[in-house]
Amino acid sequence: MDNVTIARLLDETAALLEIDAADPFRIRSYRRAAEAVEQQTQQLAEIAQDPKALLAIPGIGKGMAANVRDLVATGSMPLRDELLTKYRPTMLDLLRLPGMGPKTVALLWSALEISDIDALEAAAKAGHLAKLPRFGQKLIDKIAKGIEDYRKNSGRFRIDDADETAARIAALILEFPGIDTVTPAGSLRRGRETVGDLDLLVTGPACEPDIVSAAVEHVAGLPLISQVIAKGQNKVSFLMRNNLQVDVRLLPRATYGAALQYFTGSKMHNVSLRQRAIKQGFTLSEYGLARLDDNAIVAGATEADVYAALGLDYIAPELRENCGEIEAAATYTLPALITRADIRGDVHMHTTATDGADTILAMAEAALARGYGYIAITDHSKNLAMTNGLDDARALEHVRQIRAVDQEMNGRIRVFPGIEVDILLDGSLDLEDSTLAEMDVVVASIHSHFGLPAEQQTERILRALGNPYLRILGHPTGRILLRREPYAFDLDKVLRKASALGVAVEHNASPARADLNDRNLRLAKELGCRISVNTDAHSTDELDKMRFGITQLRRAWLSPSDVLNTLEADAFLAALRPRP
DNA sequence: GCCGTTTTCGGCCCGACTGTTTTCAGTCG
Repeated sequence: MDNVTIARLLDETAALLEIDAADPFRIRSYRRAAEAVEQQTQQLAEIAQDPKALLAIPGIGKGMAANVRDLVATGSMPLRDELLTKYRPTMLDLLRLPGMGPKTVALLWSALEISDIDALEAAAKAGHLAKLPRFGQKLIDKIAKGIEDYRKNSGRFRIDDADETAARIAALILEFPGIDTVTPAGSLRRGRETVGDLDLLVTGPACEPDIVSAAVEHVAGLPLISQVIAKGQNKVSFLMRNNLQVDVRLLPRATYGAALQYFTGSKMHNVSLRQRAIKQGFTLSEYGLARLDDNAIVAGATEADVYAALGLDYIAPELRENCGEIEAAATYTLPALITRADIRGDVHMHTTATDGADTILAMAEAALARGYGYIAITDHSKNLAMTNGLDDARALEHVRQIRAVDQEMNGRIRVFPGIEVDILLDGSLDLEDSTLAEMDVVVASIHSHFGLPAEQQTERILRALGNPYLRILGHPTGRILLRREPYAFDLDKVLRKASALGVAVEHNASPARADLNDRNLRLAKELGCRISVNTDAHSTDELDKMRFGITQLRRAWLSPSDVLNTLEADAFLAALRPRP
């Protein structure tokens, strides 16, 4: 049983406990344990026998360690089995409907034996719901709408899509006079790969409490709104036509920092922070950090003020997942995180020679404009026929053209010849060694042969890693965004061998193609892998996706020294060569 | 169920909005 499954079962148990009206703190401990398990780089199934190893994980104590051992050994655990005799796992679907909480789900079950969405819909249509206490027509309508939306779109939104939507909404909000700042908060600001909804914080002179209502009306009347869900004194929640929910809060400047801190989350980070505040004699809310004895606000204008007043270094939003960042900030041991400015080159991109939209020269100019010192052009090889992949002859001609552009740039930016090769079933690369020898950067892609059994897939990749010309392994970590099924291969084995051979692993910066999550990136670092972050750009615009890749590296606590392409051109090329 | 520079027991974060209510429970973030 892998960590993701263990985490899911613990989380499911938490939800069932909630429906069972159990002690809220006990429920929280299950949720906290689930999150901790999901973040572990080590597979719990492998260390479950070692009692100390499990207890070393924050949030896992004696009871939870026993639960984990049971899950690994039997696939379930006593408490979960007991709850499943009283309730159904499909109730978790009900909890995802807006306005549906544990109390309502419990009521539906005890009164009408409703345990899934189909039954709920049928009961609503048959008029059974109206007989229940607290069920007015409005609530019943809300449930019907919720079911409809759930069926239409129950997924999360990719960070780049959410980012673009946020920018569009922000521009419209900023048209209102007296509004000067719109900041995305929530999981978008923390850089999660996907976001469930959008949190936008707004401030400016028009957001002072006595006059804010006019600005609230402006937001509630934005043209791209499909439906307003809630509207309060300083808050508007609405749905976009694509069903993305947006929460906008309009807040006075004096407490904007506290609000930003609060609404950036994560929830567990905030809980820990507020516990710390109480221990130090403060109470922390979205309105500021206040002294417990006289309610005087001591910090709130900026986030840095709030953290400083609690004796903490400033914590970057990407780190706020309650994974040790507060402890590190308290001891001044947070890492110096990598920034966009640290990246000196992007060495994975395509041109019109295969499936790219722009020429070699256009890509070089665009990279130069973004401040890079070097790029590598890595078009596809022949096995990816649908991309017009290059055979040996065309690949060699392409190298000549790339070198010509390199000359033309006259040292303003270096342009390295490269190729993105395909790995064949027997683990060989699909071009001749003599062709590969002409390339400075050889990226091997592992994204084909989806259907191969995991063991064979792993074997195929491990063999490819032995190719002396291979420089970078692309798509290395076994997870594709928004795809239910992960690639089937042994990630740990692949990373271990890549590390031993000195083959770099690539973190694909483009959210559309990205496959490394922060847990996997941490594992790569722990195993001593060299890591390269590249956009896999298919047009000049896509070079800007680099910032999303950087965000993911920051979430994994990576510093500039952990990443290869923070090096300047010559040093980068030298470092790319496999270890002797 | 977890956790401990006030601890092995007794704590465990905070406020707003909604809908159905005559003072509040439930949900949400």
